[in-house]
Amino acid sequence: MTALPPRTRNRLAKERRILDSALKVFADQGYSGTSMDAIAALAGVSKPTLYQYFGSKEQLFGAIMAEQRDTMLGAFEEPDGLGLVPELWAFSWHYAGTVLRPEFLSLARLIIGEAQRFPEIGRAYQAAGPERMLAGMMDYLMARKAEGRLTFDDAEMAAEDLWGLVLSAPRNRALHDPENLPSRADLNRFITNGLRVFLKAYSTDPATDLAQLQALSEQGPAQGTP
Amino acid sequence: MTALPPRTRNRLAKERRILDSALKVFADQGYSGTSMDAIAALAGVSKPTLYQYFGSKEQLFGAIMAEQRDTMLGAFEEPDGLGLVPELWAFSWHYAGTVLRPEFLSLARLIIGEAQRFPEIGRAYQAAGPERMLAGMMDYLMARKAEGRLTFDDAEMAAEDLWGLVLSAPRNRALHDPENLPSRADLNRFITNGLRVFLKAYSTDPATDLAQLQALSEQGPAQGTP
Amino acid sequence: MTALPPRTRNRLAKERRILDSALKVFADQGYSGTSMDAIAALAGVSKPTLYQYFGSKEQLFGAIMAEQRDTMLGAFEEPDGLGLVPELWAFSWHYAGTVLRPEFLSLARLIIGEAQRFPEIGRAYQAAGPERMLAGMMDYLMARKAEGRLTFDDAEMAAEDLWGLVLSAPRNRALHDPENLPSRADLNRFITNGLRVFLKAYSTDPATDLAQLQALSEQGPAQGTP
Amino acid sequence: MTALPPRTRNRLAKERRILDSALKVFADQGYSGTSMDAIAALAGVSKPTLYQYFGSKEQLFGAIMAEQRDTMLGAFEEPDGLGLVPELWAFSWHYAGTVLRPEFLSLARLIIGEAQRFPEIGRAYQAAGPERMLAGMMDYLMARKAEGRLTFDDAEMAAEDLWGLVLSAPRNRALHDPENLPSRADLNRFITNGLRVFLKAYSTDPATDLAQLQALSEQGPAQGTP
DNA sequence: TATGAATGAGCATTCATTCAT
DNA sequence: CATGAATGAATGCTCATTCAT
Repeated sequence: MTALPPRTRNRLAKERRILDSALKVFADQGYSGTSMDAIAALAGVSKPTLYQYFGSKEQLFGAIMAEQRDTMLGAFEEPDGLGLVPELWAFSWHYAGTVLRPEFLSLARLIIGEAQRFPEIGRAYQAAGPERMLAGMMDYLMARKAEGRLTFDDAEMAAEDLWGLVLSAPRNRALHDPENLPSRADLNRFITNGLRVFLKAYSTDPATDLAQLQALSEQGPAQGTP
Repeated sequence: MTALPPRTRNRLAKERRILDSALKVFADQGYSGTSMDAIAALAGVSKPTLYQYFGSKEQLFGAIMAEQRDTMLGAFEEPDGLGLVPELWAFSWHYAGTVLRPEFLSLARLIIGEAQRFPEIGRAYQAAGPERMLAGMMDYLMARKAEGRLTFDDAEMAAEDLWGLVLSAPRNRALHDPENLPSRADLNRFITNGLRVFLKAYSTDPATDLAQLQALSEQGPAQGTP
Repeated sequence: MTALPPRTRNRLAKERRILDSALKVFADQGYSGTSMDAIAALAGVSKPTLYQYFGSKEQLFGAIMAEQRDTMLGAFEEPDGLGLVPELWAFSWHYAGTVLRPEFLSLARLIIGEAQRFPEIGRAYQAAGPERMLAGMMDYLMARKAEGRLTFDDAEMAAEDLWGLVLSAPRNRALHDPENLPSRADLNRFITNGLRVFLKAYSTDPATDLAQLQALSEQGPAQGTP
Repeated sequence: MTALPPRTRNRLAKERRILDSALKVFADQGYSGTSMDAIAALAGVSKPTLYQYFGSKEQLFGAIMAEQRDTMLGAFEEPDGLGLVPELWAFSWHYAGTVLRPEFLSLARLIIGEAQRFPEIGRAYQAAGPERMLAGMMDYLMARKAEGRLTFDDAEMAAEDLWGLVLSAPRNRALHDPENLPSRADLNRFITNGLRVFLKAYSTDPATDLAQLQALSEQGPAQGTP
C-alpha cells in the first residue's frame, strides 16, 4: 500500500463523504424522497461536484448499492471449533448482531422499498448477502453431517430452516417497526427456541445438545455480541 | 343496511375509485415517487376532489393504509376438522396464496420502505396482520396441545416457528426480487420441509404425522390454492 | 361567431399573451438563450402555467413558428388594376414594408439561426412564406405575359429575378445589421433600380415602362407604405 | 518569418485547435447553445486553458468572428482576361462555390442568428465580406464600362443587381433549409438566368453576349468549381 | 503554463396545494 | 359539489467561471 498523491487522496476522501452521506439520506428518505441537494449539503460539497463524481442520481444510488453489496460479502465465517451447539449459538448471535443493526435494517428497507423500480439491485443484494450466507451455512451443516452430528436430506432446506427459526421473526418485526428493536432478552428467547427446534429436528444426539443449549441460554448471549 | 341517497352512493363510489387508484400508484412508485396528479388521473377525478376527500397526500396515504390494515383482519380462519396434518397443510397453502400474491407483496414493500417516515403505519400493520395471524395460530396450536396432538411450552414461539419454517424464506426472496415469484413446486418444497421440521419438533406422534405429510406432499398443493 | 364562455375567453387571452411574449423573447435571445422564466415573467404568468399551456419549451417554440407561418400566408395580394408598372411599384413597396419590418426581420433571424437545430421549421417557413409569394408572383407575371406586356420563358426565374433585384440587397443588409434599416430614400433607390433592370429585361415596351417608372420614382413611395 | 521558440509554436497550435473547435461548435449550436465544456473537449484542452487564451466565452466568440472576417478579405479576385461573359460566368461559379459551402452557410446562419445580441459582429462581417466583394465588383464593372462593354449609371446598383440576380435565391433557400443545398443543375439554371437578365440590361452588345452565355450554359459549370 | 476540481447561479421541468367559478 | 386553472417551491441537472496545485 503505497502513498497516494494528494489529489487522489483528497478525491477519495470526498468520494467517501459523498457515498456515506448519500447512503444515509437514501436510507432515510427513500430514493424518490432524496434530493441531490440534501446529499450535497450533508456531504459538504456542491451539487455539481456530486454530478462530476457520480454522473446522476441513479448512478450514485447504484454506486452505493454496489458498495454495500461488496461490503456484505464474506459475512459468513467458519466458526472456531467449539463444537456444534456453541458454534450454532455463536453464529446466531453474531448474525443477529449484524442483521439487526439499525443501519443494516435501513439499507434493507431501502432495497425492499425500491425493489420494484430497481429490480437488479434487489436481486444483486439477494445474491451477495442472503444467498452467500446460505451457501456458507450449507457447507458448515454438511460438514457436521459428515461427522455424524446432524442428519438431513436437503442441506439447503436445513440452512433455510436455521435462518427461518432463529432470525426471521425478529427481523420481520424490526423491518416494520424501526423504533422497537428486539432487546437482548427477546433475542435470547428467539435464538434459544429456534436452535432447540433445529436440534430436535436435525441433531443425531438431541438430548445432549438440548442440554448444552439450555446451559448457554442461561448464561446469556455469546461474548462480543451487541 | 338501507339504500343510500344517490349523492352518497356517488360519493362512495368516487371515494372507492380514489382509494383503489392511490393504492395502485403508491404500491408501484412509493410514497415520494407518487404524484397526486397520477392518482387523480388514474381515478378519473380532478385534483381538488382528491383534496376534498382526503385532505392531503399524507392523509390519503394514511387512509389507504388503514383500509388495508382492516382488510387484513380475520385473515386467519379456523380450519375445518380434517385433522392436524391436513389442517396445517391447508393453512400453509392458503397463507402462502395470500402472502405471496403480487399486490400483497407490493403493499408490504411499500410499508417496509416507508417504515422510517411513517412508523405508526408499520406498527399498525404489524398489529393488524402478522400479530393477529400469530394469535390465531397460537389458539389453534394450544387447542391441539390440549388434545394431546402437539407438545410445547411456549405457544407464541411455536407459532412463530411455523411461520418462520414455512414461509419466511420464499417471502423474503419475493420481497427482494419482485419478478421471481416462487413456483408451485418451490412452494411445495418449502412447505413440506417446513412442516416436517415443525412436526418433528412438536408432534406427539411424529411417525404417523410425517407419513401423512409425505402423502400430501406427493399429491401436490391443497385444492383451491393458487 | 358566437360569444365564448368566460373561461375560454380568459384562456385564449392568456394563450395570446404567452405566445406574444415568447415570440418577443425568442426573437431577441434565440432559442437556447431564452429561458422559460423570461417568457413567464414577460407574459405575467407563472412557469407551470406555461407548461400547462404548451407542454415544453420546444413545443412552445413550435407553436409560435406554426402561428407565424400561418400568419404569413396570403401575403401576396393581386394588385388592383393600375397597369403593369404601378402595380409592380406598389407591390415592391408593399412587400418591402412587410419584409423589412423589425419584427419580421427578427423572426427571420431566429429561423435562420435555428435552422440547423430545427430544420423542419426553416423548411416550413420557406414553404409558407417565400414560396407562396413566389407562386403568386408567377401567376401575376404569366397573366401579364398573356396580355403581351411581358416576355420570358421561365416564369419562376422571372419571379425570382424580381425579388432578387428589388429586395435581396436591403434585406440581406438588414439581416446582418439590425440597427441600420434602410431609409425610405435607400428603398426608393433599390426599388427603382431593380424594377428598371427587370423591365429592361422583360418588358415588351421598355421605353414607355421605364419612363413611367421614372415618374413614380420621383414621386416617392406608393401611398400607405411605411 | 523566423522559426518560433517551441513554447510559442505549441501555444499557437493550441490556439488554432481552440479556434477551430469553437467555430465548429458555435456554428453548430449557436452562441447560447454552445458550452465551453464542449469546445474544450473538442479542442482537447482543459477549460482553464480556454479562459487563459481567450478570457471569456464572449471574447472567444469575438476572436473567431474577427478571424473569419479576416479570412474573408480578398475573396474577390480580378478575373483573368477571358472576356466579359466568360469572366462573369467564372466569377459567378467561383462565388457560388464559396458562398454555398456548408461551413460558410453555417457561419452566416450563426452571424445572422446572433446579430441582435452582437450587432458589431454582423456589421463587421458585412463590411469585410459582402461590401468588399461589392467594391471589387464595382471596380470590375466600371472598367468594362470604360471599355464600352457595359452601360450603366450607378455602378453600385449594377453590382448589387449581379449578386441579387445570380445568387440571392439559392443562398436564401440554403440559409433556411440546410439539408437541401442546390444541385449543380439548379445552380446552372440560376446563374445562366441571372447573367442573361444582367446582360440584357447592361450589355452594349446583348445579342453576342447572350449567345456566348448560352454556349457556356450548355457546357456546364466553369472548370474547378464544386 | 496547464489542469483537475470546485462552485454559485441558473436551467427546464414537476410537485403539492389552492383559488375562482 | 366538482373542476379548470393557477402557483411557490422544489427537483435533477448544467453552465460560465475560478481556485489550488
